[in-house]
Amino acid sequence: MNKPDSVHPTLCDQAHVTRTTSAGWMLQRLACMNETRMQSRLKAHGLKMDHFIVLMALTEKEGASQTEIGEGLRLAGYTVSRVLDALEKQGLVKRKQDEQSRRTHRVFLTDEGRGLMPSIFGIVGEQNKELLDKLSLEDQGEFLRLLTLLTKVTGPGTN
Amino acid sequence: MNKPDSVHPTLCDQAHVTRTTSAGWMLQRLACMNETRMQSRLKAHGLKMDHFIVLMALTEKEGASQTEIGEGLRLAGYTVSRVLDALEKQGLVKRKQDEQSRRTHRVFLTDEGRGLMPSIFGIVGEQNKELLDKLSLEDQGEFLRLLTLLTKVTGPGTN
DNA sequence: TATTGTTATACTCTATAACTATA
DNA sequence: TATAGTTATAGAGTATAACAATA
Repeated sequence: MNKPDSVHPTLCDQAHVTRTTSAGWMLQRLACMNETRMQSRLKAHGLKMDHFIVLMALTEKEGASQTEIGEGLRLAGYTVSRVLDALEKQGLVKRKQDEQSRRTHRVFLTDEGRGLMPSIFGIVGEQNKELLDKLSLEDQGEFLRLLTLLTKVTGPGTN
Repeated sequence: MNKPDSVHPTLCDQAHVTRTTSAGWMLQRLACMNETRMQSRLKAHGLKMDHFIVLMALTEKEGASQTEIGEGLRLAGYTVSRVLDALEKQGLVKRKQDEQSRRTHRVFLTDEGRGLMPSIFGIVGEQNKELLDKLSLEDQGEFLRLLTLLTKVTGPGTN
């Protein structure tokens, strides 16, 4: 009422352009769909996202302490505790006392956990294939290259 | 113990390769960092992510019904209800009865809500700038192009 | 009977911090 | 006193479905 009509369309256009050309917006959309899809894949193995990433971390670095796991994955200590409780109950990992210090636990995959990993890798492969499906092979490589650049230099801790 | 040592390194290597070359893994990492950053930007305006995307949707399509908002943003009906409660309490939007049907509400920005949008656009701009900062200008365009391809064809509903 | 929107409820996640046992 | 890990608890977010009012 107290503004000329011409003001409104501009705001609307700005919103449209912002949504349709914003890297962040598209990134979140894509990641959200990707996560939902991955969750349903993991569900078939009785795993949640947190379980999956902890298993991956342990496969890469067996005998990691809980603190190390948390730091690498940016998970809170209490989250690591609970995820390991669940994984231990499923017989996929086991905690052992560190030989040096009796307050740190070193975590290992069980044989069963190790036996599970190949199918987990399979899932990741399917997931990535599906994610990149819409792109030409060349563009797929390009997307990977850019993602690598964008995620590499990130934190102060090189990692 | 009951497996030869040579088996283990292979699994470990596979995990490492999987993590460092997986588009999905990097995508989730990047999106998570991006979301955290955006949340803290929005916090300065007393907004949460849901509030922000609903405001964007309304700016683009004032007078949308709650169902339409929910469909466009993939938010559950009860979420839309509650977000609108909050935004209405902040004086940023208002619900009006539809003229045709007395059970659908049409939602509009208030003048105050409209006044807020320019700074919201500003935030989005900063956010995207920061997100793409590590890439050359050319690569930034390339990343946008690929994201557009990846998010466009998605669902059965064209949208 | 189906739709729009609201509300109650339960469940999961996350965050804070208190706590135990070490060092 | 600081660290590793656990646990209790509160708060936020999400999901289910019951509900009121329309159509």
